[in-house]
Amino acid sequence: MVKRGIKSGPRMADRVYEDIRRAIVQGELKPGERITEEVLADRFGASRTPVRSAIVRLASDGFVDMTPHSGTAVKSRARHEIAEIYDVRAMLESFAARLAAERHEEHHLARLDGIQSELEELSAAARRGEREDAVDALSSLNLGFHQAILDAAGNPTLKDSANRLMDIGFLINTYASFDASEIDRSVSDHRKLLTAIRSRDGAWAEALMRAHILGARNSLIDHPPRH
Amino acid sequence: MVKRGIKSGPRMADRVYEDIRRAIVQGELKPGERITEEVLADRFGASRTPVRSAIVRLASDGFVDMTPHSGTAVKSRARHEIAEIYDVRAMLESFAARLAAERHEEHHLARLDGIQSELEELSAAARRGEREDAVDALSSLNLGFHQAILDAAGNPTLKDSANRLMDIGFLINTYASFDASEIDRSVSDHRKLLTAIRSRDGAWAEALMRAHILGARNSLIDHPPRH
DNA sequence: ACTTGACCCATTGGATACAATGAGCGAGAT
DNA sequence: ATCTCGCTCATTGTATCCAATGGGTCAAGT
Repeated sequence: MVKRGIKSGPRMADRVYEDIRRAIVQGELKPGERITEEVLADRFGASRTPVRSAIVRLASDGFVDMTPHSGTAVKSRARHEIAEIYDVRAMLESFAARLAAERHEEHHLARLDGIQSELEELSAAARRGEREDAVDALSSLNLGFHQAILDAAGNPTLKDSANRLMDIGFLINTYASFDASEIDRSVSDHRKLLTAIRSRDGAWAEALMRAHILGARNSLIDHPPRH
Repeated sequence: MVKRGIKSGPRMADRVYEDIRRAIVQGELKPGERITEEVLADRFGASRTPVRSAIVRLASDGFVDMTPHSGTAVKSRARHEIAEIYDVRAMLESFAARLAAERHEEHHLARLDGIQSELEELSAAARRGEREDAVDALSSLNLGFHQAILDAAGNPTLKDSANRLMDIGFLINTYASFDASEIDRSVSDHRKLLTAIRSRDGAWAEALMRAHILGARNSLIDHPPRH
């Protein structure tokens, strides 16, 4: 082989994993699309070995389906599967919200406040002018908010389980939150949630988070993204 | 290469994955123990390639820690991490119990009944004579019972998330349920749970399952297994 | 025309050779 | 004696070669 990609610092397999993952999440690789190891290897300037390693991990994470000698395809999910994922997320994250309310430290709150104010500003800006750039940023801030709550809950296993599901549903989320009213609802949900957590009201936080996620779930079912 | 293991049917990587997994779960490979690819390759009569593939999956599943150029080690978990895992399991499976109660079909109930009667017989037998053989069987039946409830809940994502955690905690479970009073408690919990599910009382089933798992969690914390 | 079977090829699965890296060890200096 | 620097070596990371498999195609028979 001639040359590896750009830099040789991190492991090639990791870079390939991240890249494929991102490609899937961003919709560059569509559900059902077949991916062959050789093509990916060429695309990333690597050999098949690290690509293989990456694919194995992606399969374990539920992003692709690997069938023995036939090939690998981006996993496609039926509507009801998406709904199921949201149901489980609702359980996990509402639990996290309760724990966060009950156990959070001051710095967790500070981080949540920071993210929330960015979220407020950005959504206000998005409602007016440059919405195009804002969607990605909002999506990422939204993710950050949920992460922060999971951190505040102080249960790494819980965070891990929830993240697995969040990652899988991320693509959907991105498109769904394109809707302006959805953005407003989400930001306002977060605001209430933050209040509940700040006042250490576990039950309230739990209920709000459940409603927040199930709300997203239902609006997603009513207005499915293009597929 | 000389010869591959015994049979050539399933993929070598899969067999290696299962074998290592089993070795870890059964305590043959102890937490913290380092495993090198070459040693495993020799042990299974395979080359490093499938072993590597298996290890990547095991790492993704949380059974081992893979550090870049330093090696792979069986993941060791602190006591509080085990407790965290049980907390999350309690959430997921109590949710599953509720869904199972509300939505189960007849055949789910039949399966549960079947497992439960086996469980009753075996625990009675264990209380008397041949306990040695019974422990593994009880453990496996117990697993089957929880699986059956997850199936009855009808949410594959939920089943998946719960399974991930159950697998990780399986080793602990095996040793913990060695205690006779634990076995009795567990069987009696199951009996009540089954009643709740049969009567389609979701809230009751949820509460029972939560108590069941948190009970196991607490007795595990009080009587930690050898490590 | 439809079914069936054999063959070919694309693609993955596994083995081995080679490169890179991080850890441990020992020699030398202070 | 201790600390540091560099070297060696065990082990992983990557590349490439060969084997195996399964699907698709094309042709022949009914």
